[in-house]
Amino acid sequence: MNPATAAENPEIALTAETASDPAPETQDGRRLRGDRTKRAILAKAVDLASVDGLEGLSIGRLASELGVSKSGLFAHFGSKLELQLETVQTASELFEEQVWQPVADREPGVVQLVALMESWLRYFRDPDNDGGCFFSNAYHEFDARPGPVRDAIAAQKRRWMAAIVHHVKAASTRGQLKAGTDPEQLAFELDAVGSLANSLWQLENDEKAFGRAQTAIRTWLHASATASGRRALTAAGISC
Amino acid sequence: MNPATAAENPEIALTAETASDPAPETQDGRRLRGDRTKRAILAKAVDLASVDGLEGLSIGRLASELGVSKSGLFAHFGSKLELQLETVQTASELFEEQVWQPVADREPGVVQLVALMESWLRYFRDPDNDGGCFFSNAYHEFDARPGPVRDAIAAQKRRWMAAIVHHVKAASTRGQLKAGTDPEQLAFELDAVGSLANSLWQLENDEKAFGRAQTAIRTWLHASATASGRRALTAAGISC
DNA sequence: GTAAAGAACGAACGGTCGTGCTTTTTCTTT
DNA sequence: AAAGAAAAAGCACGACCGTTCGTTCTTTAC
Repeated sequence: MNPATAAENPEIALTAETASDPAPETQDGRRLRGDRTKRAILAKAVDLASVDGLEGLSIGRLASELGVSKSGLFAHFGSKLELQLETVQTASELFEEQVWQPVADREPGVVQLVALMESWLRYFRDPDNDGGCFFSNAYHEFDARPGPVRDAIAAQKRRWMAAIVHHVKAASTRGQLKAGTDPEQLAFELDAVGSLANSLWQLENDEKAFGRAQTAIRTWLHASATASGRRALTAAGISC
Repeated sequence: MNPATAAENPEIALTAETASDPAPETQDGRRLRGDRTKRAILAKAVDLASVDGLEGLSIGRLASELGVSKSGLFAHFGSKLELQLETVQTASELFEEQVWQPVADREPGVVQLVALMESWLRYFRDPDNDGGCFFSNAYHEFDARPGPVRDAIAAQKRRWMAAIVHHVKAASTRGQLKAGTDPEQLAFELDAVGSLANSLWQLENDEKAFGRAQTAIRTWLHASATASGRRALTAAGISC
């Protein structure tokens, strides 16, 4: 969806949909209408699932919230499993739009890494996402329930972690991080504080959690940065 | 339940039950039997809820897994809400038993802090807790659903965070941590890596996550420790 | 020895779940 | 204008949900 991002990080292309979309060239008004409602359904599904979970998401409630019939909605998916899988897919695309794209044009390396993490934090507190991060909920809901939904969610988590690792390595190859830095370890720690900030924000409306996460992210990166890395950070207005 | 722990950390006594238990001195065999089955019910409820969530926990399934009647089980609680609340309470007690008690006799300060975090990590991978940490699931399931269950769960999280902060401060007053150390910030970071380790373990059976969490915990504490703090750590066999 | 108390049970309630089948409405094609 | 395809609605189903009721059996109390 975003060429710059896709070129920089080919392994983390989150838009399987756009690639596999078979024939959007048809001018059929019926299918257009169907696609539009389906998109609306899935957007609402992400919303509801962020609050009640993917299992708590019920077809009847989803239909009545949208003012459509249960059977009409159901026909779009054929099964609840399929609805769940497409909801995960839709959430991925929204995630990419709201987290990835805003930082796609930042200077690659440590600056883009920090920007990505802070974009993530902003996504958490976006009032549109009232149920918090869709994936944070989904991870924990399905982490002990084997099946296609869990697989899809786990793949998403893997992509996210890989993206952070990729950015850490990009910073390293640019000579912005000290030699001893372990990319996977640093990515683990960055992901950890972000995830916890979301949790505390949802559970206690604790604004301070974002400050703590930001402090941790900036402190660690300044500590791991070389002189050139620190220069890039301060030049981008990212202080410690 | 554990006098040493209670004396050291009066504000984090997790056993409201034992204190509020009104009259266990009755030798009524009927109530004894009732208490025993109720305990068994709640233990199983924690198990099931760790996998399917507190909302996914259904009275019918719980009853059939235990080989008792749905109505007989239901009579112990009177409502599903009450069952959920008592399940949270039971999970708290199990958490204290499995995480707190094993480190209650460790040397207070930085050594006990590290021991607590690593006891927490062991609790995550305990095969008895096949669904992972009950609370990690519950936090995310209820973080967007106001109500008594969410309140009970949030209180538990607050106690846990307060406990970590308490130990950091205990280490500080013993001169084991550098002057600039922010207890709440450090507690935030420690909780973050532990929580993520549990997530990755559940989602991907990723053993390495525990290693990363342990590395982070030990590295940070060594980095924040004074000479005396480092001496205490190495004396306790906690290397970096 | 009889009455009260408590635990456990089976049956049933109204409601919602996911899921099929049939029909109606809407749009495109000829 | 007629025919046909796709979207949406209507209706009904079996299963399970939390919950209530009346009953049985065992244990304590008078």
